[in-house]
Amino acid sequence: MNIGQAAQFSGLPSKTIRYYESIDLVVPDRAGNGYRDYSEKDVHQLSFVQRARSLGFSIEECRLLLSLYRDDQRASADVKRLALNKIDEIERKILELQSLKTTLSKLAKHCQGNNKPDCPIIDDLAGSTITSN
Amino acid sequence: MNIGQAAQFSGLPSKTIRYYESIDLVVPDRAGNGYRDYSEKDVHQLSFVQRARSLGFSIEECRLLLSLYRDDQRASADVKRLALNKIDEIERKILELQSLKTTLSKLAKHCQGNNKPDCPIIDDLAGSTITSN
DNA sequence: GTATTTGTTCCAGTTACTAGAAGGTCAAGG
DNA sequence: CCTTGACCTTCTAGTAACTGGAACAAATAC
Repeated sequence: MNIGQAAQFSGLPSKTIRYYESIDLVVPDRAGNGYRDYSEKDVHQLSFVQRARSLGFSIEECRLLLSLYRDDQRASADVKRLALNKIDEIERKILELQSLKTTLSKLAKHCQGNNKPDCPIIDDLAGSTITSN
Repeated sequence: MNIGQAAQFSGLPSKTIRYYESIDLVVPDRAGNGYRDYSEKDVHQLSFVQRARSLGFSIEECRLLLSLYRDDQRASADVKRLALNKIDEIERKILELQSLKTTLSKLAKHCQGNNKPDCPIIDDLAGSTITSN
């Protein structure tokens, strides 16, 4: 099938699918007219990547996952390790964001938000310290 | 002072400071020998940006915050609005990450992680559905 | 007087696409 | 047969926010 169909089935924009080919992630055959010709297998792999990306895996991780996907003999431990690492990574990001949020909320709470120039947020950014919470 | 000193005081790498100049964020004077010459005010602004970046503000937001910082007549409401928007943004990211984590944890829990090829994580990525939690 | 550090510029690479231009192909309608 | 429009092709460049490295100049240390 053509790239447009592959795009519909996989849920990825054609542009992205072409990009994935350019980095050798999923490479289709070519039809006689030069058009990309996606097999069902190709489309499955595109969907696979789409899902993995939406779960936060990087392209390089997707490449690895794809090779495991293609390998009937893979050990599930290999895949599980990737998943667990990703979970750790996500947890770290969450903690970081929560700490950002706490700090910003504290600053915003102290800011009157009126039309006067006095602003604790700017003061904090400028290096002053906030005394109470 | 030279860029190295400015880097120490602001906590930013020299490379980054040069980059900030290249995008007209903080532009120092030049000394006779062509070296960048940072004033205290410049260094304060660099520190300001460093802190704002670490709080998750984008460069363009930093540019705006800097202009508010430089403007003695700004209204604190302007700054507060930025901060509140950023808090919302952070909250959305946290929710998204938590949902990713939940999904991945669920998948990992179902994966034995042994040397057998049977792997629910791959199955899910490939489009199969998981039935229980 | 040389060696080392610190500074300069400029170019390229990173991540994962996305936009747009210029042009080829194909199916349908008149 | 021709045109129209949808779809396809390639290529270049832009995004965000730096980071690394090369090649060379200036300042400092011994």
